[in-house]
Amino acid sequence: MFQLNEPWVPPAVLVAVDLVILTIRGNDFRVLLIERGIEPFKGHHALPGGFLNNDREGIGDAALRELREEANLDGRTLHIEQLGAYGDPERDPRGRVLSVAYLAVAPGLPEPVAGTDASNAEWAPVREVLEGRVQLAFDHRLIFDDAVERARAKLEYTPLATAFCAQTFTIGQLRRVYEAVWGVDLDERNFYRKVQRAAGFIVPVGSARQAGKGRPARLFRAGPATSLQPPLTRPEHSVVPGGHL
Amino acid sequence: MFQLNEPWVPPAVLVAVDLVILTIRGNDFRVLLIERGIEPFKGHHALPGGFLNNDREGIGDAALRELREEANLDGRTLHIEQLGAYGDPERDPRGRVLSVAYLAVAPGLPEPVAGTDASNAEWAPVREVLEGRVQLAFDHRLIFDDAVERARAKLEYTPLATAFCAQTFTIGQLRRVYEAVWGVDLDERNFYRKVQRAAGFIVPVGSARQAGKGRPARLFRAGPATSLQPPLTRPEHSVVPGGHL
DNA sequence: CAAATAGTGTCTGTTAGACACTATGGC
DNA sequence: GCCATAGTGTCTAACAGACACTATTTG
Repeated sequence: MFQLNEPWVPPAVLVAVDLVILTIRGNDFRVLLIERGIEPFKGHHALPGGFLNNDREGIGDAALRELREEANLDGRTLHIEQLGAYGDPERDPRGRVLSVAYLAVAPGLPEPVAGTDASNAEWAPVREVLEGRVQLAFDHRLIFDDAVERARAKLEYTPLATAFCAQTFTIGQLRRVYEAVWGVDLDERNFYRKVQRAAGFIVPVGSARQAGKGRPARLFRAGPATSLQPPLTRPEHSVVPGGHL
Repeated sequence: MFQLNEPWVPPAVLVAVDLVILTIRGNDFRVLLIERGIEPFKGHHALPGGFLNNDREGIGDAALRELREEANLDGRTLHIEQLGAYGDPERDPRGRVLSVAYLAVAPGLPEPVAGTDASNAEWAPVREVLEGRVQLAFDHRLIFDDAVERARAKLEYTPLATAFCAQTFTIGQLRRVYEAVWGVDLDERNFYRKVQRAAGFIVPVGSARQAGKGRPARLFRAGPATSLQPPLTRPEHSVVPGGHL
Protein backbone atom coordinates (compact mmCIF):
# COMPACT_ATOMS: atom_id res chain seq x y z
CA MET A 1 0.00 0.00 0.00
CA PHE A 2 2.68 2.46 0.99
CA GLN A 3 5.11 3.19 -1.80
CA LEU A 4 8.61 4.26 -0.81
CA ASN A 5 11.51 4.64 -3.19
CA GLU A 6 13.76 2.87 -0.73
CA PRO A 7 14.41 -0.84 -0.38
CA TRP A 8 14.28 -0.49 3.41
CA VAL A 9 10.92 -0.14 5.16
CA PRO A 10 10.47 2.18 8.12
CA PRO A 11 8.85 0.77 11.25
CA ALA A 12 5.10 1.24 11.69
CA VAL A 13 3.86 2.64 14.96
CA LEU A 14 0.52 2.83 16.73
CA VAL A 15 -0.71 6.39 17.24
CA ALA A 16 -2.83 7.45 20.18
CA VAL A 17 -4.21 10.77 21.37
CA ASP A 18 -4.39 11.76 25.02
CA LEU A 19 -6.37 14.66 26.42
CA VAL A 20 -5.68 16.96 29.31
CA ILE A 21 -9.08 18.53 29.90
CA LEU A 22 -8.92 21.38 32.39
CA THR A 23 -11.76 23.24 34.04
CA ILE A 24 -12.71 25.21 37.12
CA ARG A 25 -15.17 23.68 39.57
CA GLY A 26 -16.17 25.80 42.52
CA ASN A 27 -12.94 27.64 43.06
CA ASP A 28 -10.81 24.61 42.19
CA PHE A 29 -8.60 23.98 39.20
CA ARG A 30 -9.43 20.46 37.99
CA VAL A 31 -8.51 17.87 35.39
CA LEU A 32 -10.56 15.05 33.97
CA LEU A 33 -9.15 11.62 34.83
CA ILE A 34 -10.47 8.15 34.20
CA GLU A 35 -9.79 5.07 36.24
CA ARG A 36 -8.34 2.30 34.12
CA GLY A 37 -10.37 -0.90 34.18
CA ILE A 38 -7.86 -3.05 32.30
CA GLU A 39 -4.17 -3.81 32.32
CA PRO A 40 -1.68 -2.28 32.03
CA PHE A 41 -1.97 0.15 34.94
CA LYS A 42 -5.34 -1.33 35.94
CA GLY A 43 -6.75 0.74 38.80
CA HIS A 44 -4.48 3.70 38.13
CA HIS A 45 -5.81 7.04 37.04
CA ALA A 46 -5.09 8.08 33.48
CA LEU A 47 -5.78 10.82 30.99
CA PRO A 48 -8.67 10.13 28.64
CA GLY A 49 -7.52 9.08 25.20
CA GLY A 50 -7.37 6.33 22.65
CA PHE A 51 -5.99 5.11 19.38
CA LEU A 52 -6.64 6.47 15.95
CA ASN A 53 -9.79 4.89 14.59
CA ASN A 54 -8.51 4.24 11.10
CA ASP A 55 -5.79 5.53 8.85
CA ARG A 56 -7.98 8.24 7.34
CA GLU A 57 -8.66 9.91 10.68
CA GLY A 58 -6.62 13.06 11.38
CA ILE A 59 -5.01 13.39 14.78
CA GLY A 60 -6.98 16.53 15.55
CA ASP A 61 -10.17 14.75 14.56
CA ALA A 62 -9.29 11.87 16.83
CA ALA A 63 -8.83 14.31 19.69
CA LEU A 64 -12.25 15.82 19.05
CA ARG A 65 -13.79 12.35 18.89
CA GLU A 66 -12.22 11.30 22.19
CA LEU A 67 -13.36 14.56 23.75
CA ARG A 68 -16.90 13.64 22.79
CA GLU A 69 -16.69 9.95 23.69
CA GLU A 70 -14.90 10.28 26.99
CA ALA A 71 -16.07 13.62 28.33
CA ASN A 72 -19.24 14.31 26.35
CA LEU A 73 -17.83 17.67 25.34
CA ASP A 74 -18.16 19.36 21.97
CA GLY A 75 -14.74 20.42 20.75
CA ARG A 76 -16.23 22.95 18.36
CA THR A 77 -17.30 25.11 21.28
CA LEU A 78 -14.18 24.54 23.35
CA HIS A 79 -10.61 25.65 23.34
CA ILE A 80 -8.40 22.78 22.21
CA GLU A 81 -4.78 22.87 21.15
CA GLN A 82 -2.00 20.40 20.61
CA LEU A 83 0.58 19.99 23.35
CA GLY A 84 3.06 17.78 21.53
CA ALA A 85 4.07 14.25 20.73
CA TYR A 86 5.28 11.82 23.37
CA GLY A 87 7.30 9.11 21.74
CA ASP A 88 9.50 7.31 24.24
CA PRO A 89 9.73 3.72 22.92
CA GLU A 90 9.15 2.43 26.46
CA ARG A 91 6.19 4.58 27.33
CA ASP A 92 3.65 1.79 26.78
CA PRO A 93 4.58 -1.68 28.05
CA ARG A 94 2.43 -3.28 25.36
CA GLY A 95 4.59 -2.02 22.52
CA ARG A 96 5.45 1.01 20.47
CA VAL A 97 2.79 3.69 20.86
CA LEU A 98 3.31 7.33 19.99
CA SER A 99 0.88 9.63 21.71
CA VAL A 100 -0.11 13.09 20.57
CA ALA A 101 -1.34 15.05 23.56
CA TYR A 102 -3.96 17.79 23.49
CA LEU A 103 -4.91 20.46 25.96
CA ALA A 104 -8.61 21.27 26.21
CA VAL A 105 -10.21 23.91 28.40
CA ALA A 106 -13.85 23.61 29.39
CA PRO A 107 -16.07 26.08 31.23
CA GLY A 108 -17.12 24.99 34.71
CA LEU A 109 -20.04 22.66 34.35
CA PRO A 110 -22.39 21.60 37.13
CA GLU A 111 -22.67 17.89 36.26
CA PRO A 112 -19.76 15.54 37.07
CA VAL A 113 -19.27 13.82 33.73
CA ALA A 114 -22.42 12.68 32.04
CA GLY A 115 -22.70 10.42 29.05
CA THR A 116 -19.21 9.00 28.97
CA ASP A 117 -18.46 5.45 28.06
CA ALA A 118 -15.37 5.42 30.27
CA SER A 119 -15.57 3.19 33.28
CA ASN A 120 -15.06 5.87 35.84
CA ALA A 121 -14.39 9.53 35.14
CA GLU A 122 -13.85 12.26 37.67
CA TRP A 123 -12.67 15.84 37.91
CA ALA A 124 -9.57 15.56 40.07
CA PRO A 125 -8.00 18.66 41.67
CA VAL A 126 -4.93 19.63 39.69
CA ARG A 127 -3.05 20.28 42.91
CA GLU A 128 -3.45 16.68 44.06
CA VAL A 129 -1.92 15.39 40.85
CA LEU A 130 0.92 17.92 40.92
CA GLU A 131 1.73 16.93 44.48
CA GLY A 132 1.81 13.26 43.52
CA ARG A 133 -1.14 12.24 45.65
CA VAL A 134 -2.78 10.87 42.51
CA GLN A 135 -0.60 8.52 40.47
CA LEU A 136 -1.02 8.52 36.73
CA ALA A 137 -0.50 5.66 34.27
CA PHE A 138 2.09 5.57 31.47
CA ASP A 139 3.93 8.89 31.05
CA HIS A 140 0.74 10.79 31.73
CA ARG A 141 2.31 12.67 34.60
CA LEU A 142 4.80 14.17 32.18
CA ILE A 143 2.05 15.17 29.77
CA PHE A 144 -0.03 16.56 32.60
CA ASP A 145 2.82 18.70 33.93
CA ASP A 146 3.43 20.14 30.48
CA ALA A 147 -0.27 20.89 30.09
CA VAL A 148 -0.54 22.72 33.40
CA GLU A 149 2.51 24.83 32.68
CA ARG A 150 1.19 25.60 29.20
CA ALA A 151 -2.14 26.72 30.59
CA ARG A 152 -0.53 28.84 33.30
CA ALA A 153 1.77 30.52 30.81
CA LYS A 154 -0.99 31.12 28.27
CA LEU A 155 -3.12 32.95 30.81
CA GLU A 156 -0.45 35.61 30.75
CA TYR A 157 -0.18 36.26 27.05
CA THR A 158 -3.46 35.04 25.57
CA PRO A 159 -7.17 35.29 26.36
CA LEU A 160 -7.23 31.59 27.33
CA ALA A 161 -8.88 32.40 30.66
CA THR A 162 -12.16 33.16 28.90
CA ALA A 163 -12.27 29.51 27.78
CA PHE A 164 -12.76 28.55 31.43
CA CYS A 165 -15.82 30.82 31.62
CA ALA A 166 -19.35 30.55 30.25
CA GLN A 167 -20.34 32.56 27.18
CA THR A 168 -20.85 35.61 29.40
CA PHE A 169 -19.08 36.24 32.66
CA THR A 170 -18.18 38.89 35.17
CA ILE A 171 -14.73 40.24 35.80
CA GLY A 172 -14.87 38.62 39.24
CA GLN A 173 -15.43 35.22 37.66
CA LEU A 174 -12.54 35.82 35.28
CA ARG A 175 -10.33 36.76 38.20
CA ARG A 176 -11.21 33.56 40.02
CA VAL A 177 -9.98 31.63 36.97
CA TYR A 178 -6.60 33.31 37.23
CA GLU A 179 -6.47 32.74 40.96
CA ALA A 180 -7.37 29.06 40.68
CA VAL A 181 -5.00 28.27 37.81
CA TRP A 182 -2.07 30.24 39.18
CA GLY A 183 -2.80 29.45 42.80
CA VAL A 184 -2.42 33.05 43.93
CA ASP A 185 -4.55 35.92 45.21
CA LEU A 186 -4.89 38.93 42.97
CA ASP A 187 -5.91 42.44 43.86
CA GLU A 188 -9.49 42.78 42.63
CA ARG A 189 -9.20 46.46 41.82
CA ASN A 190 -6.01 46.33 39.81
CA PHE A 191 -7.18 43.19 38.01
CA TYR A 192 -10.40 44.95 37.13
CA ARG A 193 -8.65 47.67 35.18
CA LYS A 194 -5.88 45.51 33.80
CA VAL A 195 -8.21 43.15 31.91
CA GLN A 196 -10.14 46.09 30.52
CA ARG A 197 -6.98 47.81 29.33
CA ALA A 198 -5.91 44.77 27.27
CA ALA A 199 -7.49 45.62 23.91
CA GLY A 200 -9.96 43.01 22.63
CA PHE A 201 -9.70 40.73 25.65
CA ILE A 202 -13.25 41.18 26.94
CA VAL A 203 -16.12 43.24 25.59
CA PRO A 204 -19.15 44.38 27.62
CA VAL A 205 -22.37 42.69 26.59
CA GLY A 206 -25.37 44.99 26.97
CA SER A 207 -25.61 46.52 30.40
CA ALA A 208 -26.93 43.23 31.69
CA ARG A 209 -26.20 42.31 35.26
CA GLN A 210 -26.18 39.21 37.36
CA ALA A 211 -27.06 38.94 41.03
CA GLY A 212 -24.95 37.05 43.54
CA LYS A 213 -23.96 38.21 46.94
CA GLY A 214 -22.87 41.84 46.67
CA ARG A 215 -23.31 44.52 44.06
CA PRO A 216 -24.34 43.11 40.68
CA ALA A 217 -21.57 43.08 38.12
CA ARG A 218 -21.43 43.95 34.45
CA LEU A 219 -21.38 41.06 32.03
CA PHE A 220 -18.72 40.53 29.41
CA ARG A 221 -17.95 38.08 26.65
CA ALA A 222 -14.65 37.05 25.07
CA GLY A 223 -13.28 39.62 22.65
CA PRO A 224 -11.49 39.14 19.33
CA ALA A 225 -7.93 39.38 20.66
CA THR A 226 -5.59 36.42 20.22
CA SER A 227 -2.91 37.86 22.46
CA LEU A 228 -2.98 40.19 25.42
CA GLN A 229 -1.31 43.55 25.19
CA PRO A 230 -0.13 44.31 27.80
CA PRO A 231 0.05 40.81 29.26
CA LEU A 232 -1.14 39.89 32.73
CA THR A 233 1.91 38.69 34.58
CA ARG A 234 2.11 36.19 37.39
CA PRO A 235 3.16 37.71 40.73
CA GLU A 236 6.24 35.51 41.00
CA HIS A 237 7.45 34.46 37.62
CA SER A 238 7.92 30.72 37.88
CA VAL A 239 10.17 28.88 35.48
CA VAL A 240 9.12 28.06 31.95
CA PRO A 241 10.27 24.49 31.34
CA GLY A 242 12.28 23.87 28.21
CA GLY A 243 10.02 21.17 26.90
CA HIS A 244 10.77 17.61 26.00
CA LEU A 245 12.12 15.80 22.98
CA MET B 1 3.83 -8.66 18.64
CA PHE B 2 1.61 -5.94 20.00
CA GLN B 3 -0.85 -7.21 22.59
CA LEU B 4 -4.10 -5.25 22.94
CA ASN B 5 -7.05 -6.37 25.04
CA GLU B 6 -9.37 -5.41 22.23
CA PRO B 7 -10.50 -7.49 19.28
CA TRP B 8 -10.11 -4.48 16.99
CA VAL B 9 -6.65 -3.43 15.88
CA PRO B 10 -5.68 0.23 15.55
CA PRO B 11 -4.08 1.38 12.29
CA ALA B 12 -0.30 1.50 12.14
CA VAL B 13 1.32 4.66 10.88
CA LEU B 14 4.75 5.64 9.63
CA VAL B 15 6.50 8.19 11.83
CA ALA B 16 8.92 10.77 10.50
CA VAL B 17 10.79 13.65 12.07
CA ASP B 18 11.34 16.99 10.34
CA LEU B 19 13.79 19.65 11.41
CA VAL B 20 13.61 23.41 11.22
CA ILE B 21 17.21 24.43 11.76
CA LEU B 22 17.60 28.16 12.20
CA THR B 23 20.76 30.22 12.27
CA ILE B 24 22.16 33.67 11.58
CA ARG B 25 24.52 34.12 8.67
CA GLY B 26 25.96 37.55 8.19
CA ASN B 27 23.07 39.64 9.41
CA ASP B 28 20.49 37.29 7.89
CA PHE B 29 18.06 34.96 9.57
CA ARG B 30 18.31 31.64 7.73
CA VAL B 31 16.89 28.14 7.61
CA LEU B 32 18.45 24.93 6.35
CA LEU B 33 16.61 23.50 3.34
CA ILE B 34 17.41 20.57 1.13
CA GLU B 35 16.44 20.12 -2.47
CA ARG B 36 14.50 16.93 -3.03
CA GLY B 37 16.06 14.58 -5.52
CA ILE B 38 13.16 12.12 -5.72
CA GLU B 39 9.39 12.14 -6.03
CA PRO B 40 7.14 13.28 -4.58
CA PHE B 41 7.94 17.00 -4.76
CA LYS B 42 11.12 16.30 -6.72
CA GLY B 43 12.99 19.57 -7.21
CA HIS B 44 11.11 21.35 -4.42
CA HIS B 45 12.82 22.56 -1.31
CA ALA B 46 12.04 20.71 1.90
CA LEU B 47 12.95 20.59 5.54
CA PRO B 48 15.57 18.00 6.44
CA GLY B 49 14.08 14.91 8.04
CA GLY B 50 13.39 11.24 7.72
CA PHE B 51 11.66 8.20 9.11
CA LEU B 52 12.31 6.49 12.40
CA ASN B 53 15.12 4.00 11.96
CA ASN B 54 13.55 1.18 13.89
CA ASP B 55 10.89 0.72 16.52
CA ARG B 56 13.32 1.12 19.41
CA GLU B 57 14.44 4.59 18.35
CA GLY B 58 12.89 7.45 20.34
CA ILE B 59 11.57 10.41 18.39
CA GLY B 60 14.01 12.78 20.07
CA ASP B 61 16.85 10.43 19.22
CA ALA B 62 15.71 10.32 15.62
CA ALA B 63 15.76 14.12 15.53
CA LEU B 64 19.33 14.18 16.84
CA ARG B 65 20.36 11.55 14.30
CA GLU B 66 18.86 13.51 11.41
CA LEU B 67 20.55 16.65 12.68
CA ARG B 68 23.84 14.86 12.42
CA GLU B 69 23.16 13.10 9.11
CA GLU B 70 21.65 16.02 7.25
CA ALA B 71 23.35 19.03 8.74
CA ASN B 72 26.47 17.61 10.35
CA LEU B 73 25.48 19.27 13.63
CA ASP B 74 25.85 17.86 17.12
CA GLY B 75 22.54 18.13 18.94
CA ARG B 76 24.22 17.84 22.32
CA THR B 77 25.77 21.28 21.87
CA LEU B 78 22.72 22.85 20.25
CA HIS B 79 19.35 24.06 21.30
CA ILE B 80 16.69 21.63 20.10
CA GLU B 81 13.05 21.41 21.12
CA GLN B 82 9.94 19.75 19.84
CA LEU B 83 7.51 21.85 17.86
CA GLY B 84 4.63 19.41 17.59
CA ALA B 85 3.07 16.62 15.58
CA TYR B 86 1.71 17.14 12.09
CA GLY B 87 -0.77 14.42 11.31
CA ASP B 88 -3.04 15.36 8.44
CA PRO B 89 -3.83 12.04 6.69
CA GLU B 90 -3.24 13.72 3.32
CA ARG B 91 0.06 15.38 4.15
CA ASP B 92 2.13 12.79 2.32
CA PRO B 93 0.81 11.59 -1.05
CA ARG B 94 2.56 8.24 -0.57
CA GLY B 95 0.41 7.26 2.40
CA ARG B 96 -0.13 7.89 6.06
CA VAL B 97 2.88 9.57 7.63
CA LEU B 98 2.82 11.39 10.92
CA SER B 99 5.65 13.86 11.33
CA VAL B 100 7.04 15.15 14.58
CA ALA B 101 8.71 18.49 13.95
CA TYR B 102 11.67 19.89 15.84
CA LEU B 103 13.13 23.35 16.09
CA ALA B 104 16.91 23.56 16.29
CA VAL B 105 19.00 26.69 16.66
CA ALA B 106 22.61 26.74 15.55
CA PRO B 107 25.28 29.41 15.97
CA GLY B 108 26.36 31.14 12.78
CA LEU B 109 28.91 28.90 11.09
CA PRO B 110 31.22 29.93 8.28
CA GLU B 111 30.93 26.78 6.14
CA PRO B 112 27.80 26.22 4.04
CA VAL B 113 26.85 22.68 5.05
CA ALA B 114 29.71 20.24 5.14
CA GLY B 115 29.51 16.51 5.46
CA THR B 116 25.85 15.98 4.70
CA ASP B 117 24.52 13.08 2.74
CA ALA B 118 21.62 15.11 1.42
CA SER B 119 21.70 15.87 -2.26
CA ASN B 120 21.73 19.61 -1.94
CA ALA B 121 21.52 21.62 1.25
CA GLU B 122 21.52 25.37 1.62
CA TRP B 123 20.88 28.08 4.17
CA ALA B 124 17.88 29.91 2.72
CA PRO B 125 16.87 33.35 4.02
CA VAL B 126 13.83 32.96 6.27
CA ARG B 127 12.26 36.02 4.71
CA GLU B 128 12.23 34.43 1.26
CA VAL B 129 10.36 31.42 2.54
CA LEU B 130 7.89 33.52 4.53
CA GLU B 131 7.19 35.62 1.48
CA GLY B 132 6.55 32.49 -0.57
CA ARG B 133 9.45 33.00 -2.95
CA VAL B 134 10.67 29.54 -1.97
CA GLN B 135 8.08 26.78 -2.20
CA LEU B 136 8.26 23.95 0.29
CA ALA B 137 7.22 20.32 -0.14
CA PHE B 138 4.48 18.54 1.83
CA ASP B 139 3.10 20.67 4.70
CA HIS B 140 6.55 22.02 5.43
CA ARG B 141 5.42 25.60 4.99
CA LEU B 142 3.02 25.12 7.89
CA ILE B 143 5.75 23.62 10.07
CA PHE B 144 8.16 26.35 9.07
CA ASP B 145 5.72 29.13 9.94
CA ASP B 146 5.12 27.62 13.36
CA ALA B 147 8.85 27.33 13.94
CA VAL B 148 9.58 30.93 13.05
CA GLU B 149 6.82 32.21 15.28
CA ARG B 150 8.00 29.95 18.10
CA ALA B 151 11.55 31.26 17.79
CA ARG B 152 10.40 34.88 17.64
CA ALA B 153 8.22 34.46 20.71
CA LYS B 154 10.88 32.61 22.66
CA LEU B 155 13.39 35.38 22.17
CA GLU B 156 11.12 37.47 24.36
CA TYR B 157 10.73 35.19 27.34
CA THR B 158 13.72 32.84 27.23
CA PRO B 159 17.48 33.09 26.63
CA LEU B 160 17.07 31.37 23.23
CA ALA B 161 18.99 34.15 21.50
CA THR B 162 22.24 32.90 23.03
CA ALA B 163 21.79 29.65 21.08
CA PHE B 164 22.36 31.66 17.89
CA CYS B 165 25.70 32.88 19.25
CA ALA B 166 29.07 31.22 19.74
CA GLN B 167 30.19 30.15 23.20
CA THR B 168 31.23 33.73 23.95
CA PHE B 169 29.75 36.79 22.33
CA THR B 170 29.37 40.53 22.69
CA ILE B 171 26.16 42.35 23.47
CA GLY B 172 26.27 43.81 19.99
CA GLN B 173 26.26 40.32 18.48
CA LEU B 174 23.36 39.34 20.69
CA ARG B 175 21.46 42.41 19.59
CA ARG B 176 21.99 41.53 15.93
CA VAL B 177 20.34 38.17 16.65
CA TYR B 178 17.25 39.93 17.92
CA GLU B 179 17.26 42.33 15.01
CA ALA B 180 17.63 39.57 12.43
CA VAL B 181 15.00 37.25 13.91
CA TRP B 182 12.46 39.94 14.64
CA GLY B 183 13.29 42.00 11.58
CA VAL B 184 13.46 45.26 13.51
CA ASP B 185 16.02 47.83 14.64
CA LEU B 186 16.64 48.10 18.35
CA ASP B 187 18.18 50.94 20.29
CA GLU B 188 21.70 49.77 21.13
CA ARG B 189 21.91 51.62 24.43
CA ASN B 190 18.62 50.49 25.88
CA PHE B 191 19.23 46.94 24.68
CA TYR B 192 22.60 47.01 26.35
CA ARG B 193 21.14 47.55 29.81
CA LYS B 194 18.01 45.51 29.29
CA VAL B 195 19.88 42.26 28.66
CA GLN B 196 22.12 42.88 31.63
CA ARG B 197 19.17 43.56 33.91
CA ALA B 198 17.58 40.16 33.11
CA ALA B 199 19.08 38.03 35.88
CA GLY B 200 21.08 35.04 34.66
CA PHE B 201 20.68 35.81 30.97
CA ILE B 202 24.33 36.59 30.21
CA VAL B 203 27.39 36.57 32.43
CA PRO B 204 30.65 38.40 31.73
CA VAL B 205 33.56 36.10 30.94
CA GLY B 206 36.88 37.46 32.15
CA SER B 207 37.54 41.00 31.04
CA ALA B 208 38.41 39.65 27.61
CA ARG B 209 37.76 41.80 24.61
CA GLN B 210 37.39 41.32 20.91
CA ALA B 211 38.42 43.72 18.21
CA GLY B 212 36.27 44.62 15.23
CA LYS B 213 35.62 48.09 13.92
CA GLY B 214 35.03 50.41 16.87
CA ARG B 215 35.69 50.16 20.56
CA PRO B 216 36.36 46.58 21.70
CA ALA B 217 33.46 45.03 23.58
CA ARG B 218 33.24 42.88 26.69
CA LEU B 219 32.64 39.21 26.16
CA PHE B 220 29.79 37.25 27.70
CA ARG B 221 28.54 33.69 27.78
CA ALA B 222 25.04 32.30 28.31
CA GLY B 223 23.89 32.38 31.93
CA PRO B 224 21.87 29.84 33.89
CA ALA B 225 18.46 31.47 33.42
CA THR B 226 15.71 29.50 31.69
CA SER B 227 13.38 32.48 31.43
CA LEU B 228 13.95 36.20 31.16
CA GLN B 229 12.76 38.47 33.89
CA PRO B 230 11.83 41.05 32.79
CA PRO B 231 11.24 39.86 29.22
CA LEU B 232 12.50 41.67 26.15
CA THR B 233 9.42 42.65 24.21
CA ARG B 234 9.04 43.12 20.51
CA PRO B 235 8.40 46.73 19.48
CA GLU B 236 5.07 45.89 17.87
CA HIS B 237 3.57 42.86 19.46
CA SER B 238 2.59 40.64 16.56
CA VAL B 239 -0.02 37.97 16.97
CA VAL B 240 0.71 34.69 18.70
CA PRO B 241 -0.96 32.03 16.54
CA GLY B 242 -3.21 29.61 18.31
CA GLY B 243 -1.42 26.58 16.96
CA HIS B 244 -2.70 23.68 14.96
CA LEU B 245 -4.53 20.44 15.71
C1' DC C 1 -27.58 47.75 60.17
C1' DA C 2 -23.25 44.47 58.62
C1' DA C 3 -21.20 41.77 55.10
C1' DA C 4 -19.94 41.10 50.55
C1' DT C 5 -18.78 42.13 46.00
C1' DA C 6 -18.33 45.82 42.20
C1' DG C 7 -16.19 49.68 40.66
C1' DT C 8 -13.31 54.47 40.97
C1' DG C 9 -9.58 57.53 42.44
C1' DT C 10 -4.99 58.42 43.56
C1' DC C 11 -0.30 57.97 45.17
C1' DT C 12 4.44 56.11 44.69
C1' DG C 13 8.26 53.71 42.96
C1' DT C 14 9.84 51.53 38.77
C1' DT C 15 10.36 51.08 34.08
C1' DA C 16 10.60 51.62 28.85
C1' DG C 17 12.01 54.42 25.34
C1' DA C 18 14.35 58.48 23.62
C1' DC C 19 18.50 60.45 23.14
C1' DA C 20 22.80 63.43 24.77
C1' DC C 21 27.12 62.25 25.94
C1' DT C 22 31.71 59.92 26.84
C1' DA C 23 35.16 56.01 25.76
C1' DT C 24 38.13 53.45 22.81
C1' DG C 25 39.41 51.23 18.95
C1' DG C 26 40.73 51.27 13.38
C1' DC C 27 41.80 54.03 9.47
C1' DG D 1 41.72 64.08 12.41
C1' DC D 2 37.09 60.95 11.17
C1' DC D 3 34.16 57.01 11.72
C1' DA D 4 32.27 53.22 14.03
C1' DT D 5 31.02 50.69 17.90
C1' DA D 6 30.84 50.31 23.15
C1' DG D 7 29.13 51.93 27.18
C1' DT D 8 26.94 55.67 30.72
C1' DG D 9 23.74 59.29 32.23
C1' DT D 10 19.36 61.29 32.43
C1' DC D 11 14.74 62.87 31.31
C1' DT D 12 9.78 61.85 30.71
C1' DA D 13 5.62 59.54 30.18
C1' DA D 14 3.51 55.35 31.30
C1' DC D 15 2.63 51.72 34.29
C1' DA D 16 2.26 48.25 38.28
C1' DG D 17 1.04 47.59 42.81
C1' DA D 18 -0.93 49.33 47.07
C1' DC D 19 -4.84 50.83 49.05
C1' DA D 20 -8.60 54.54 50.46
C1' DC D 21 -12.94 55.25 49.04
C1' DT D 22 -17.73 54.96 46.99
C1' DA D 23 -21.72 52.03 45.04
C1' DT D 24 -25.12 48.48 45.22
C1' DT D 25 -26.83 44.37 46.46
C1' DT D 26 -28.40 40.33 50.23
C1' DG D 27 -29.66 39.09 54.76
